[in-house]
Amino acid sequence: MELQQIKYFLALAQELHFWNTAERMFITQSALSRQIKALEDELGIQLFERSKRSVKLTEASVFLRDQWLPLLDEINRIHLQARKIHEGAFGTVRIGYPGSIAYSFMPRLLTSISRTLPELKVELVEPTDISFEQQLLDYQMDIPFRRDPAVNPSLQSINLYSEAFALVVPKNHHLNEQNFKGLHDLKDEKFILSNLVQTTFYTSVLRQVFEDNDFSPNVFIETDFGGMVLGLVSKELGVSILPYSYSLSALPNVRFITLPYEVSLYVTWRRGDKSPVLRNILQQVQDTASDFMSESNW
Amino acid sequence: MELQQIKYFLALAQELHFWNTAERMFITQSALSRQIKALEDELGIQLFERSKRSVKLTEASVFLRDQWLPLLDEINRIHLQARKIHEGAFGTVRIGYPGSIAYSFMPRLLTSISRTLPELKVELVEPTDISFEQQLLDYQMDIPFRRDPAVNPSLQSINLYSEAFALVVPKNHHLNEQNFKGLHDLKDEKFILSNLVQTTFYTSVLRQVFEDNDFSPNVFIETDFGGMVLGLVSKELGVSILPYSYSLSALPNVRFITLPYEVSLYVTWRRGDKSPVLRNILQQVQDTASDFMSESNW
DNA sequence: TAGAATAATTCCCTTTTCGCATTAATCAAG
DNA sequence: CTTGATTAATGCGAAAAGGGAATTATTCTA
Repeated sequence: MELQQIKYFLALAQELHFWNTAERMFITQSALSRQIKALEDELGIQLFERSKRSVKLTEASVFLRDQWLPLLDEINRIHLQARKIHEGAFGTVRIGYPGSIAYSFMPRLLTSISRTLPELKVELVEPTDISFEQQLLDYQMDIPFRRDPAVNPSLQSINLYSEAFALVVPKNHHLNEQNFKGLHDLKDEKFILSNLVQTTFYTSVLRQVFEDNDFSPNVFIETDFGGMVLGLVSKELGVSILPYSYSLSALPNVRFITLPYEVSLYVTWRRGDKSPVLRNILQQVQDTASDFMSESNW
Repeated sequence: MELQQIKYFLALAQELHFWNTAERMFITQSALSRQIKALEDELGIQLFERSKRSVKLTEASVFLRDQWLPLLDEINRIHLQARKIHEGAFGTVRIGYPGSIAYSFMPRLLTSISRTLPELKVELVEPTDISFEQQLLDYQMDIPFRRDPAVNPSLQSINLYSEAFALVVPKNHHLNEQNFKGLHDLKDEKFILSNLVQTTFYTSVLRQVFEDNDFSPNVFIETDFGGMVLGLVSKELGVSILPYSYSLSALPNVRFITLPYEVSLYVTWRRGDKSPVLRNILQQVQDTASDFMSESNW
């Protein structure tokens, strides 16, 4: 029993006429006649009551028609779905990311993914105390974004972009790109920062900034939410240090002053992972990253 | 895409080894290799990651395996079911019957059917005012049992058996097979009968009995339920006339006296009805009827 | 009664599939 | 590093299946 025979059967069950059906199936009447007979023999079921003048369905063939027709649709549906998986347009990808890109790079990436691969399900994995490398190797995560590359040799990373940190002050602040000499001028300013005791690479750079300038910042408000930081700075409640990319948020009342510190963003995946979804997502990531860099003129 | 290819794929997806799979499918490794390749080409999907040392499933092929496997089972199930329909072992048959056989022939027939064709659904069609021939032609009924054969030429009937009517009296009644001369002796007896004004052939014979004997029976109790009639006669509440086959019910306190009147039982069907269920049921009907006749010694 | 319609059958050719042998690539062991 | 074992792909000829044209046989219609 082959699918082609079933297709012939269904066509004949609809037309109830060997010649017309044969024509429709692009074969001759004799070929059709023999295929149907072969199917009947194999199934051990009479499918049609033929006379020289008419072709009728039997009870069994009415049943088979009603059962097989949706089955062929199903096979088709499965094929299409499998193609989508093959093309990486369907499936699930779990993305891990640091808080510092939650309002800059990530929204861009997610927009790009949802436009290009609308049937792809994206799960955003919140940071846990399990190392991201372990999560990746355990298939609990597929592509983490990190501030440093993976060490494990069975993982592979690329640097997406680097960007400077910037001092963020209100527009009416006495410091600007021209008169800015160093952070030590800000010893007595109120700072709005994320929690510096976090163990992320991002905060370790921040801590380094203050160590290099020999003072501990007077942290007035503590928040990881970059958008919130900007809002508070624009309301003149303090100053902050953020990746320069936040300047794209275009809040009117803040000024960004570039600092001589940089952070990079790396994307990591399992080396040799052939997943079509991964292939597509990495493409999207790199496209988005290069757009992101070219739009900013750092 | 043919079912055989899918079967090859599923076997390979399980074994993940071309040689072993080829052996299991009774073909050579080369044939298998090319069939898989042909399937991949047609689907436009890579199904296996091959190296010279290993064969691995891809994401798409894992999906196809999981989808196709139950589908093949389904195809098998459909085939088996269709065979049952072809063999007349599965389906529905609507049987119409007169009240007079409800407690003699019908139980036997239904027992026989449920034993021989357990998956067959039997619907018992109650008599309505629509003519049985019409119901039959309208496919509201498949095989009616009647006391007379069909007239319509597109229907076909056969006589299953004929049986005598019998006078039914309590054991202590003064009449018996020897001293019984005629019904006119029963002018003043109380009768337990079905409603004589019904238009069935069965009751028309009953009416004829009394016409021939020039009296109207004194109907004390009226019921169509033969078992009830027998019970009442055995309790000496009256006498009755029933088909002789009721004597098989073996109620101890009743005596059957054969009368010179007969009724036949006919079964009718649509001429040229090729339904496998009908074929089987008619076989059962005739077997049951001949058993029924040989067990009684009328 | 002749002719039209139509499914089955026959004969023959083309295409597909298969098996055998070989090739090429990879891995393991010495 | 070399050799041998393993194993999927490939080339080629043979076998099988599928398909086409013509014919046959039957049934219905005019």
